[in-house]
Amino acid sequence: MAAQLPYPEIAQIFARFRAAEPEPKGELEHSSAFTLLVAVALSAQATDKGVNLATRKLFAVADTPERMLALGVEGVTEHIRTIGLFRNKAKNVIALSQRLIDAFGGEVPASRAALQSLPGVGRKTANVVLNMWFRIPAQAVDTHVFRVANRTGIAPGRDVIAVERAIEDQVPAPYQQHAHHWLILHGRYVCKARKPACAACLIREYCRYEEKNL
DNA sequence: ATCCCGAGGG
DNA sequence: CCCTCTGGAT
Repeated sequence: MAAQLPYPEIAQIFARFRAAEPEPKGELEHSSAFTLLVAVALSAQATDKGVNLATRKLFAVADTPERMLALGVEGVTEHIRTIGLFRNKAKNVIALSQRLIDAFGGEVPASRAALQSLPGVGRKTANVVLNMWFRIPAQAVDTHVFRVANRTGIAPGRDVIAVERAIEDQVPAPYQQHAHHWLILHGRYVCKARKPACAACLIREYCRYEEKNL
């Protein structure tokens, strides 16, 4: 592999993120590895606000694989109908619960391969669970991270795998654990898809996006 | 019309 | 690689 070009100000960028938010958290509500896994699996093409509304009702009656199975696909569907892609997701939540019981003793596994063997769990969801629950500095690249990494030039890449590797290669070790949430929160509230709030951006002086797009 | 903490199938 | 699933927000 050729040496990566270092982003010159990357340490300063993350120092600013950390100063503004020392312990960045995700915004998906959960109380266990299982409820986190389900919440993340439900979050595809949905706002986390909408996911939280649905999971509050769902987890009130089913916060374990066993209780989820007792609800059945129909029961899960009733609770998550307001989330996008709800039919597939309801099926996945039940199948995932069944497989957790059959193959993993009802526990959420701590490896990416095992997580990705669960129905409805892809690389991004697996990385989020590894990062948030197991404290492994895995880099989940969702729509926000992908956009921010490319726009700012922090970790450019044509696809999510390339961006994931770029973050691992470019972001200094002390910032790896929280890089995911810093980037995602920055993308959600400042470096937005439609109208990026460049005037309010903490790292504006390190970013060339605004001048290139005006 | 476009986007939201994507994944699976063809 | 492409397509489909899907409701709600902007």
